[in-house]
Amino acid sequence: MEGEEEACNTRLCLGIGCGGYGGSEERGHGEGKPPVRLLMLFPTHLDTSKEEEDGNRNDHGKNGTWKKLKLTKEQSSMLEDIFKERNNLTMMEKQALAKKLNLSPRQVEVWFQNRRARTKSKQMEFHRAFLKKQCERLSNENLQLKKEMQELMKLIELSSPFYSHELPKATATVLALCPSCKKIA
DNA sequence: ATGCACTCTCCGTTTACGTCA
DNA sequence: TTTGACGTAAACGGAGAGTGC
Repeated sequence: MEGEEEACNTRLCLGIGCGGYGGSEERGHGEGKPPVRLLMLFPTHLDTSKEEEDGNRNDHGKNGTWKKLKLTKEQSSMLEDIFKERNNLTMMEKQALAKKLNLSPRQVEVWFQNRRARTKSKQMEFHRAFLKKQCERLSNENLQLKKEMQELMKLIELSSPFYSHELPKATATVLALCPSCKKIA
């Protein structure tokens, strides 16, 4: 890892020479007590020796910027397959999956986080489109009903010349009131 | 009961990278 | 061939809920 002596501001970074916070086992419950739960918040670029071997781990490059990891097709498809079944994993499952995929548990965790966000945003998009369609449909229906009502009013006026002009007008006003906002549509 | 330390998830943002005009 | 805009996805950092001591 280049720039080992440079301070690393990555949250909870355990990397060699990094000036990060250190994991919970370091800062944890003191007196050698184990943490309440096993450490989950691994930094994404934890395993620095291995990443040089396989070139598949994230790393901080020169001047402190991190290099973006591109997951392989195999990694992505396996993550996708598992996500299809369950969109949330337990700590142990994450660790096992991370080991299997040669990633850090933190990377698996982040991937699931982002994947859930993508799913949610697609759902919202779908929902918006659905509501938009509904709105258009209701607007058209409303327009159509207004037309029908006007035609009916004409028919009433034509068919019964003795019919009061005041009543139908009042009825029309009531019918044109929006049921939710109580305003005349 | 209360406060503190910690874990975990979510969310918005940042950043690296690929694509395309 | 270069370059700038843009989209995508990995990663970050903070907030808040939950838990144990």
